[in-house]
Amino acid sequence: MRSKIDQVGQNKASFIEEARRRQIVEGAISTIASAGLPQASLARIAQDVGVSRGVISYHFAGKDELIQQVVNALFAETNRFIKARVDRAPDAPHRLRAFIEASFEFMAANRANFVALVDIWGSFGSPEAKRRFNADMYDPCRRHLEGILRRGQENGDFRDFSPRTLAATVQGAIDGVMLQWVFDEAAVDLADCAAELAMMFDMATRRRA
Amino acid sequence: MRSKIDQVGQNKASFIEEARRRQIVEGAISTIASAGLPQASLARIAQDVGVSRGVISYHFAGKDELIQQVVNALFAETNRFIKARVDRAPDAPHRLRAFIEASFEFMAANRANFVALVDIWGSFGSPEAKRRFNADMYDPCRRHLEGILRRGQENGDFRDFSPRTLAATVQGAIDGVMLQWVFDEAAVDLADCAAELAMMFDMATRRRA
Amino acid sequence: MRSKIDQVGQNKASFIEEARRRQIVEGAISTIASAGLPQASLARIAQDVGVSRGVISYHFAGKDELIQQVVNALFAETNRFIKARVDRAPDAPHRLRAFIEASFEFMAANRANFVALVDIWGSFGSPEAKRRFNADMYDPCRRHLEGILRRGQENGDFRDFSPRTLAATVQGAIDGVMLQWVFDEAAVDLADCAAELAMMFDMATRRRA
Amino acid sequence: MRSKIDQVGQNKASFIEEARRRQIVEGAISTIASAGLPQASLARIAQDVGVSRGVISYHFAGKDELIQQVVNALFAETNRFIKARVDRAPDAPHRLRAFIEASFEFMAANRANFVALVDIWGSFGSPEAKRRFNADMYDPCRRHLEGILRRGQENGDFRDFSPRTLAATVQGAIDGVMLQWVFDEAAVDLADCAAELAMMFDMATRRRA
DNA sequence: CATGAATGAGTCTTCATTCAT
DNA sequence: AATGAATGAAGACTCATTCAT
Repeated sequence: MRSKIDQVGQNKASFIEEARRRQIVEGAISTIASAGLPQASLARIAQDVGVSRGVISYHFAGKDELIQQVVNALFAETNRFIKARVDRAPDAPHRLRAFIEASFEFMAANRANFVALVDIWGSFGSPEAKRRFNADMYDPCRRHLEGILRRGQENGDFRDFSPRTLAATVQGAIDGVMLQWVFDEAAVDLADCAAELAMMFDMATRRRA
Repeated sequence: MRSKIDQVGQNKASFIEEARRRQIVEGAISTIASAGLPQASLARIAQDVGVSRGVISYHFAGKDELIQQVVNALFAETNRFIKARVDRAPDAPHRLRAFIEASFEFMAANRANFVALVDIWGSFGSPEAKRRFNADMYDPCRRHLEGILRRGQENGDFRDFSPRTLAATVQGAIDGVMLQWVFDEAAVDLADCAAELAMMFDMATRRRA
Repeated sequence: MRSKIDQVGQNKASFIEEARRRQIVEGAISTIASAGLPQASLARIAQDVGVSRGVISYHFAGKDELIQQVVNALFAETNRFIKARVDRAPDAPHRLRAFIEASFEFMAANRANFVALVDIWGSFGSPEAKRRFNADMYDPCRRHLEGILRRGQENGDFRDFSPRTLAATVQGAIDGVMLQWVFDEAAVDLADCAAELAMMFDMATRRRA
Repeated sequence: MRSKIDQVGQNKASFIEEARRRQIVEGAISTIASAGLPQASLARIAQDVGVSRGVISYHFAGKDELIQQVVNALFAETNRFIKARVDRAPDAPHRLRAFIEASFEFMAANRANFVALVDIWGSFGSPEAKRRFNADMYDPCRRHLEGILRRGQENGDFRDFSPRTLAATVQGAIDGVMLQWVFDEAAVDLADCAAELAMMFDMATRRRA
């Protein structure tokens, strides 16, 4: 009985804590997306969330940790969506296509996430910080793609190529189109680009008959 | 007589002025690339260039103008290099290939430029500023590509597709790979990616026999 | 019956209350001694004591009152020890010696108390606050010494001097040596200093034969 | 000619810089003395000096450096005064007396310095910082005294004792009396204490006839 | 009694910019 | 043309204190 009370108490505390953190992280994404990272001061984020200035410092060790959590949230959400789509596909070619299509679909539905992401891309001071971001965030994406491509080669669906290089290329093509779309929503047609890229990478990977 | 002296004086002044501006712009690129935009204060740039704090404010209206000049310099230099290569190619397919290969070649030879560029990418506060950057800097690149593609279609070298969408896709693929390479030089093999993309876009654009 | 219960309740409450206050005061001394007063936030003290942040505010009107209680505890404990030693001495010269020796003995056994005290010494903002601290805490010490010295003069054990000045001098010598020892335990030999001061003040107060 | 101009330029620059630093350091001493270290924010110091908030940050790396410079100034000025007096004395006993008397004389003439010093005494967070302060500031004082005492022993003017311990005792007695006087100017008679201590240490060090 | 989330005032610090020399 | 001292706004962060649970 006692353990139950304690548990409830702890869960409640954790729950409130987690809810606040999520709320602040989402508010930060929204503020960054609408005002730009340089203008997204803790004061402004707090104001947008509707809490006092000190709350953020209370829940996060500092601005660095908040941004880190934003990045984590951004990638986690995207990856979860893509993975679900990819896992539903029957074979490697379809999985590759699902990866590309899901990426663009998620973009279209979550513009603020990517606007914020582009701002954060350029905010890492040192080369070392850039490297760490790449290792923590981009490597898993590339490895996911690499796995799809490699298994496709093993099954004989794909021709011979460097899975590593093609993974970087697929991810790069998606990100690069996204970048232009972030700068101006009207500059590129997301659906057309998705279709074009899906077709191109399909052609480029399939074994010649 | 007097006007001549004045002219000489002005020309000399203009020359010195221009030289100083170029020197500062190049120093800014170098500082941004090595320390990151957030750490690249005017004081630090001035220190790296080896001039006093006030010189930058003397030659530029403000930090915004300096960054704008940096962006201009970055794109101008890149575009000049690519254009020279493209113009030497005999037909549309070769011009497209030249565009891609020249892009990667220039990257490899001017890493600091692109590290700085990625930092600046994320520094535009408002959506409006992002849009303007896109219109001023990216649109010309896409239009250049679009022209190559459209003429290729007119000549019958290329199949039917949306030149606009494919231009965005080509540029996107180049930028996206560049981004990963900026984060970590060792993360991607630039030459392999260049070859892969050149081949893919060649296949994707050519008219089916 | 009821009153009895209430009384018991109150006594128990008072007892718990007092225990908590003592616990917090002692925790504060320890935290101040190890981290320094500037770093000894209520949050940190609470953490070191092992209670929640709000408990201190619950039991003390504010940080000022807590520090005041710390000062009280510091002086009370020290004075109790010294007084017990002094009262055991047979005559004025022995009482003076006992005062000095007990002071150093208590120091050696309660280092944290004095490290904390030195930090608090310097934390009184206004001249008025300094004066009040002196009146409340140092005056009693000097008066204790003054009484010893004056009675020694009345008994003919001591030569003629200003008891007030000598009291300040004795207390000063003790505190000044303590200060150096607080800064660096290895900087001074407490026992040697105690012996030296005891001897010196003995010589300086005794009536010339 | 050119070198002269340059030299003048540099000297002037250095001179202005040094003057400002001195001005700020003296302002800081005055503010600390009147308001207490905890209330002596950079904003308040700047206001008292009559300059803008940013000037202090411009001339000092941070508050820590400012306080360090205050400490340096405090000790340098005091030591210079004492040393001049001591050096004029003919032999060791007179030098010891000069040390004590000069200390008290300087105190009386520079109250703010010592009020500030007592506040700073307690502001060193970690034991390590306290140790460093002791090593940098107090050790030279004690070594000065130690030298006087040791040479007095070698000349046969002083009896046998530990110069190190007696140095700590002399310095301690001076500081401890000073402390009480800092808390309340009326609490101790500086001149009387000086005379008493000078006499006592004279008696305590002299060789018995 | 106790908790800890929330507050907002206050502090240090950085920085673009101005201006007298 | 260049300097660098000075400014003041804006930022992140700390902390004593309050209060609903």
